[in-house]
Amino acid sequence: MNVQDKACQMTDPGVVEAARLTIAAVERDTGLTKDTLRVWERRYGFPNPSRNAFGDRLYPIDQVDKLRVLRRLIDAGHRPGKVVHLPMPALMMLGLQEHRAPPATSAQPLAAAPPAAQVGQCLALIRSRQPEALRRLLVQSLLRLGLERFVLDIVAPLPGLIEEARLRGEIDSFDERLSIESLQTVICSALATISSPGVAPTVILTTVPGEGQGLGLLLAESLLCLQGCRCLSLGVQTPLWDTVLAARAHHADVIVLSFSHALNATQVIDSLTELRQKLPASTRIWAGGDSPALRRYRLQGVELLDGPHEIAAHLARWRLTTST
Amino acid sequence: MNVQDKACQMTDPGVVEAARLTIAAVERDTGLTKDTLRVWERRYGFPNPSRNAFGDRLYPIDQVDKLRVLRRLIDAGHRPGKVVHLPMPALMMLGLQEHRAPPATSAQPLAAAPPAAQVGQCLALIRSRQPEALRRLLVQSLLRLGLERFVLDIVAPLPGLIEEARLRGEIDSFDERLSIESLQTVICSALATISSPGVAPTVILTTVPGEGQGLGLLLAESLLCLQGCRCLSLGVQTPLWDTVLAARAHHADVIVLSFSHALNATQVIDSLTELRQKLPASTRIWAGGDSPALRRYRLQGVELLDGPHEIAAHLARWRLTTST
DNA sequence: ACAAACGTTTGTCCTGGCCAAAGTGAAAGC
DNA sequence: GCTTTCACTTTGGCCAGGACAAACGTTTGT
Repeated sequence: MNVQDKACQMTDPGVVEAARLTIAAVERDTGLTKDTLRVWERRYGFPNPSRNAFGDRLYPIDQVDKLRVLRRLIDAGHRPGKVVHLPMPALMMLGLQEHRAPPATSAQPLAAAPPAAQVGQCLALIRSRQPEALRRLLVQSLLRLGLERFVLDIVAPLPGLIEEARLRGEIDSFDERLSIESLQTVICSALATISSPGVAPTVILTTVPGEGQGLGLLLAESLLCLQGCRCLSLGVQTPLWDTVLAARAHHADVIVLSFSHALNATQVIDSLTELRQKLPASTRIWAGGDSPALRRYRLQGVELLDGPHEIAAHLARWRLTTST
Repeated sequence: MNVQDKACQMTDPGVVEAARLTIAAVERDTGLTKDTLRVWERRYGFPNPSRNAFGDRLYPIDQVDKLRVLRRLIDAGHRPGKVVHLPMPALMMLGLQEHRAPPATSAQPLAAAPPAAQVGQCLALIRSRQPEALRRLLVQSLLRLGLERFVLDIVAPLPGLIEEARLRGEIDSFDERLSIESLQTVICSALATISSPGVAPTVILTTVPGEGQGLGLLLAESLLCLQGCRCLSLGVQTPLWDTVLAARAHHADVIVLSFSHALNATQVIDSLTELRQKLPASTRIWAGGDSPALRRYRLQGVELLDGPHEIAAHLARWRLTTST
């Protein structure tokens, strides 16, 4: 690999079709390791990168796009051999099916209320690229509904809907980032206003290395704080060992972890297993988030938070069982 | 690799010395790629992992600790061949020297005020593990000093001092995470209270993939917002392409990027070069943060923000040159 | 004193092979 | 008929050892 590979991408600043990525860039962008990319090429003939003068692979941008879609499908349970050769439209269709199916299977007894009107308004503002107006609407909703209802009714459903809009091509992926960031800021500011420090249980919130999505943590933190928990957030991507040490030092009762699609199934299971082994049995682990792996494989000693509305119930149960 | 590797780590929950990590875990924990780890072993004889029944490497925990220290020294400009064989104490000494040297070279004309008393108090609270008290002190300082002085005098110097305390072994690495998280929350809540939306310039704030430290961005965002900029934060680890598209869609005048030690020199330079190529020449790039790479290699078309106190000056210069 | 040429160091990529773990489907047992 | 078991297939992570460009440092020449 050399600098020329990158330089040649932008012979003309307007032409982006010619862009080709090195294997390292594809690994970053798709989350598929170099090893996997090479082995797929060997076995399935896809991806089918060209080579530069030194024999290094150069992936066309449209193949990288397909790889991204493939990864999501595989995380959702599809098998590589079955889907690599399907054309993009077929893949997209499969992806959208997945997205609609789950809500039907896991019934949400009480939280299945019709989406608040504000949710639709938020989506409209995201689509029309008005970040300031979105921020205003969020702050206003927060003040009107109170933190708990705001979090459960407005914030919780939004990420899924935003993602779906992106999958349908209605918004770009940076629009998604911008709006998620707005959600985080608003919750974070609300959190800071909860002045009374909680007491029990002591809850540590974090994500494992590789999991960069922190919105779920903020969501959980706000709900737990409202219920009088002592919340300590370590931020995202905490090395497992740090989580263990923090739990020990602060006598944590519960560790809350959040998992998005960012990690593949193996990583989710591995880190949860490792954490469970390293933590004392008296420390509960609550794992939440959208990751399909959480639902597909249930782990002993790890409790599933199937949506933010379940947090209150889990907490009540904990308080019941430990009030000796 | 198989599950047994992990299971055997915890034959006794109290004994942590026996822990051995797989090559994938070491890559995560140290930031050194698998390829680098293997090539160091081949060339220098260090690290020197044992093998499991299948021939997979298993790294003892103390070697992993040394690898972490080595990585920081190499990022700071040392060469692997020169430092791999030094014993830990010598490495630590080198590390602390680095940390003290830079302030002497880059003179800070006006911001070199004696550290505020609150900074010392904050450090004391971190050392004594009182997250709630720390949070209280920060909020109180913010209210007393106002956002600008709070950010420049309290928040800006703290990460460096906290890190130094960790290097000296006074605090643990999760204490560092906890306190950085507190700083972020407090700034974030202050940011949300700046209601008047900025107008110009339009600034996009983000970090490149691999760079997970977001405190610098919040710091910059608060200072820029105070000066009436229109700030759009994409959060951390934005794919380069998304940054480019966002800049285009929102007609960004400036992109602010923050770089910590997380990335190695190559990654810093590569991503900045690539971004510069993909963005129109009229879009400024301001790069800040502690990464040694930023100072060692200056890039054309990328302006160095050498500390938060320089932000105001850069902004003033931009406004001067573009007021046609 | 400074610049150019040369040798050394370093990390990333390559090929091709091996193997455990997870998934799949058919046969056997209740 | 339905579940359990067992052999087979798929999948991806790891390994070895080689190649080579770019970065770095040193020496030579003007």
